[in-house]
Amino acid sequence: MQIVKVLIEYSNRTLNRPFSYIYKGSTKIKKGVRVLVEFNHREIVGYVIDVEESNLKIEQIEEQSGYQLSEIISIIDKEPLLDDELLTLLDDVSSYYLAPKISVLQAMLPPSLSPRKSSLKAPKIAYDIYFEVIDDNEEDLTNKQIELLRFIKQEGRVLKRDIKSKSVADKLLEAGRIQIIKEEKRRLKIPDYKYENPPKLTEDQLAVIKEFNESNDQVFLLEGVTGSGKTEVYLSLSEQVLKQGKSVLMLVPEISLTPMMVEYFLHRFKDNVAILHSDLTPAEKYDEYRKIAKGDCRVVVGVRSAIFAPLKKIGLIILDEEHTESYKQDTLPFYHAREVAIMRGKYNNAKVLFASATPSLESRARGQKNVYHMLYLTKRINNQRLPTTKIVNMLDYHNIDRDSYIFSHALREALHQTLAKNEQAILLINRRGFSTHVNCRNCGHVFKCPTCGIALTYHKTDNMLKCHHCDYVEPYPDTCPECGSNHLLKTGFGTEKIQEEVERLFPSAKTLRLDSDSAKNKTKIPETIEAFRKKEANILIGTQMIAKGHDFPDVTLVGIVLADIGLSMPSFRSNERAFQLITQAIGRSGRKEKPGLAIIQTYMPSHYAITFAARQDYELFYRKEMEMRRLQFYPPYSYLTSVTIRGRNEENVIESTYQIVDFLNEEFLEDAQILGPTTPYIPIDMGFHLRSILLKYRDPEKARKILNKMLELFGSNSQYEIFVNVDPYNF
DNA sequence: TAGACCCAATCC
DNA sequence: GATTGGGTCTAC
Repeated sequence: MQIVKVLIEYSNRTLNRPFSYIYKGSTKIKKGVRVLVEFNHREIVGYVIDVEESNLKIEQIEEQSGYQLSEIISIIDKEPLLDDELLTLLDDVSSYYLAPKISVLQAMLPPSLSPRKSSLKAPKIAYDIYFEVIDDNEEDLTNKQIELLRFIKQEGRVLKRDIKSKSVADKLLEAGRIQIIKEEKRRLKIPDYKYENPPKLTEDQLAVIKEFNESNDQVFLLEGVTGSGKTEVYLSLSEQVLKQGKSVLMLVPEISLTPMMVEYFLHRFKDNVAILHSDLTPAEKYDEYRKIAKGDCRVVVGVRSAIFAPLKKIGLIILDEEHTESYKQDTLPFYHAREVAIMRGKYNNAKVLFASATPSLESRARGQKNVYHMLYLTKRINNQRLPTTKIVNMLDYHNIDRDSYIFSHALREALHQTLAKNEQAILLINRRGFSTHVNCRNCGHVFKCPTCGIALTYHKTDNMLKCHHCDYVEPYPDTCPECGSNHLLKTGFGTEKIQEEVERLFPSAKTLRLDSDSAKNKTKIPETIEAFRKKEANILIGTQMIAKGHDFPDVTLVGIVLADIGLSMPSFRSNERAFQLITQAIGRSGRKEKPGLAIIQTYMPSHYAITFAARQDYELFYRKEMEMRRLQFYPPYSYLTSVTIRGRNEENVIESTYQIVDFLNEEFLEDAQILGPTTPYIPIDMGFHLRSILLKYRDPEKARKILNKMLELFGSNSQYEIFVNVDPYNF
């Protein structure tokens, strides 16, 4: 009899421990497979972490342990899901992020292999069925059979579904002339790209590659301005690594926005590339995953979760646009692909390359201290000029008039000229919807989301009020629900309002709008981008999704309608975010021979995030922002962890949070700043009340010990749940 | 996480 | 007296 220790599929803290089951069958259960078990009157999926042989009777075991054991219902997998490296990684990630192991497993594995009930309904392996000739003797065959036999022989192998006369094929099978071959199918269809000879590398690119190769350092940070040819460096380094018989892991931000990188890799490495991005279907993800695990592909291009791809012998891990926030998962297990990349790099003794035009402060600071090896690409590839930039102070009434309070004279004039020259413009407004706040003029009532407590945004397209955090919507009312007054005031503006304003001021211009509302279905994003590239419109209006990576040769004007939006957010990262966004947006203006112009409208014209972004001066911004972080003891000068308490009863949540704060204060003494309890920006989540605590500290080892102790002490309370987010983004 | 269980409120 | 709803408890 086997006693099996199982992690169950719920990632709740109180259940984050092994449960024991017995198995009387003759099969030997392996560690690392999934099993179906009954748990609290229900069938769920568990993950086996340990198996013991036992000669004791069930009654004896139950007496020893003090609970009744039930039997495993069935074994799901034949082989363990993870290899040794990924098992080590599982431990490292769950201990670094103080996350339940099962949550890490669920993040690591594709839906079809995930230890959760829904995986049983997820897609299975699909096969292609072929016919192949084993005996070409034509004796005793009918003419039709001979015809088919010769056809199959000529083709080598023929897909079963391509054969019309099924009965003829059956006869050939019977006669032992042909056989059936089953082959795993790849459901992701990849265009058949032609191999393109690599372009000649510039001196700068060669120098970077040389420095990378000659160094024995493990982690590198490449700071390369937009258009400096980072991609070619990635491709060239990847090629080297493949030649050494090793494999390459290439991470990119949300791929639907940057399909270019995938194409470059496909052009260069063709069938050797597997793709793991967020809008593959579960079936496609499963196929790509298996292809990688079997060693059929040695290059993986993918988003955040691809950092867990089952690649063997990794020689190089690259994170493009390493500052991008999508590398941080904002649900359990809250991991950051950058940290995981370093863990995998160490295990494989592989080099890790982070790259960005605007590196995260954390990474850049590690570069400063030579924890990462800094590399630079400072020149744009065709010596393209940077656009001219102009900051417009919207507080100065000379710059605006009553025609439009949104567009300054300068921006309107620039738009006029751009349209007159038949060139294109991009208008960035990092906020969707029409108006950001609606309130009652009579009684002051503010329309808020009942589940999140944040202000609702008015959307004119469908005349609805929407919550931008959850999916709550309600029709826009005529009267105030509090006092019945019909004086409702809409303030603040977003992309919809900008589009309306542009159409009012420039009736002849054709506009396109791109934000997550207009791009409800995913094909809409590339479609809109393509339409704009083909000049089906003169002006593209959108949120940050238009600022990144795209290359529009005819865009000569970028207007940032309100640069301050990000700056007023309550986060220590808001300056950094604003700087990155403005820098990227400006980079869209002017290509090749046409000089570009960028106009930045702001109420804070002397804010350094804006002035340095306007000058495209990352290094100066970095120095200034580092100074701010030092003064406020924020990363990279400290480490952060947030602890969020979530429960039904608000009183109880507050009380418990105070207890936890007291505990943390006692444990840390002077070694951490403990902020809180605070009410988060989004105070209620699906009927659960939230309070949070922010820890700022210097010693991550000590913090981990204390936080573990905290979870032991408070983590199994059924009144509330504790969420720990190590290195959080939104504080 | 989600069913079971318990108790109180509510209905006819 | 039966049914419904909310809160709490527990899991091998």
